Amino acid sequence: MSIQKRRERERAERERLIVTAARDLAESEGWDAVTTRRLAAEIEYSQPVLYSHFKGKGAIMAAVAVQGCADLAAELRTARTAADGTREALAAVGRAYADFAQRRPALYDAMFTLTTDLPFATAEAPAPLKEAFGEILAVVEPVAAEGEDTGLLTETYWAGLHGLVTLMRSGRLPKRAHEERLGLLIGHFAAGGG
Amino acid sequence: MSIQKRRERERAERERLIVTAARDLAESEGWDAVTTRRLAAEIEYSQPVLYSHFKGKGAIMAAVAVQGCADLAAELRTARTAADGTREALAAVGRAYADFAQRRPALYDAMFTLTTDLPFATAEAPAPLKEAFGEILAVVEPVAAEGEDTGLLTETYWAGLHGLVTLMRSGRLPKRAHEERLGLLIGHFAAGGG
DNA sequence: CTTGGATTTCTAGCACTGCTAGGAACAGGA
DNA sequence: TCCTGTTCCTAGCAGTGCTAGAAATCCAAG
Repeated sequence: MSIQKRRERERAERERLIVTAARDLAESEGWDAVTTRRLAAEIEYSQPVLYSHFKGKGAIMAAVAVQGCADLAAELRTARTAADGTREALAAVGRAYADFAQRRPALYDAMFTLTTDLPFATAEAPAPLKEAFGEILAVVEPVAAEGEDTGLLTETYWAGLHGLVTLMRSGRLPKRAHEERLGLLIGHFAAGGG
Repeated sequence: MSIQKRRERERAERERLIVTAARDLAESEGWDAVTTRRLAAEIEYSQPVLYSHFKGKGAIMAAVAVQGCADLAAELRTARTAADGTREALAAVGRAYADFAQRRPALYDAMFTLTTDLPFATAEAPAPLKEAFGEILAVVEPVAAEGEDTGLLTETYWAGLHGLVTLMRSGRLPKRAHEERLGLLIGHFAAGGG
């Protein structure tokens, strides 16, 4: 059944096309511009085709988010391995994270701000997501104080980074002192808490 | 012209009614349920009346957010003044903040997550907003290390709290270890960063 | 080469959103 | 009682996510 295979291949290809189009459109014009009609026009098919691939718009965004996690994980890994010293690694990953959020805001939103039905803090979380978290964990672990739960500490550090970038991007924190705030966060986590 | 005054009074009353209805509806059914039609029905007027008071739905949400800031400021103040010791105050305010976010998620979203045209980090920010920030500042200042910018440190602490509550509420962080994470954040900020 | 049946894809439409133009109802002053 | 200016509502626009049912397409059998 070679025909069947070709069809499946074409379907998979089209599915990738949808996700890519959604990502590109979101990154260039924001998620508000990503409507099902617009997306359909972009891939040169009609709207209902989208629903034969995904349950709905949310599912498409989730697919974009998973892709984004893979990108983020790669960037964090690069930053981590390039740094020498535990404290430097913590700082490098933190800065890389914030940099990613600023450079690709739409992608970041899909991953971490917009509501999604993606399983996050469970075992069935997508692999790229776990990888990204693992990268942060890898730099937090060495700076953890005696008796601290490294997983929880990583989550807390992540939350700090997330708070900084989201509040800044929404205009709730002034952009100018971003570096200083980032430095403060990193400093306070590198120092260890009593 | 007493008639004029009565009319202004009635208008102001109706405006309060709109904001209250929006807040109540959002808190009981979420912001998605707050549509202009629903809101109009709630106050027993037609849709266009809303637009004679506010520029649009966003402006109504902004009004709700300002009210929310006042509420938050009051709760933070209570927590701060009830605590004795600098470190206890820092912890109490942090917990009160997180508690507020969990107890009144819709209000919190209007204030700190949904996009708004409210001026935040500028001089013309609404007074309740500055008050709420001031409450956090008041507990961060005493624990700041030598040479640390207390304003920036407050912003960073706030970001940490914000990150924790938003990631948890969106299901990205498991709910169960919330207290521990909060404790870690507080601990790392109370300790001072090197 | 033609036909039949299954699959894929599209057209058209639903119920909803925020928002607004233009006419109706109402008020107070003469 | 009429007139004028304000207030308010009805009706509608352009857009959203999503879907039912018709149309077009494709492959295999005759």
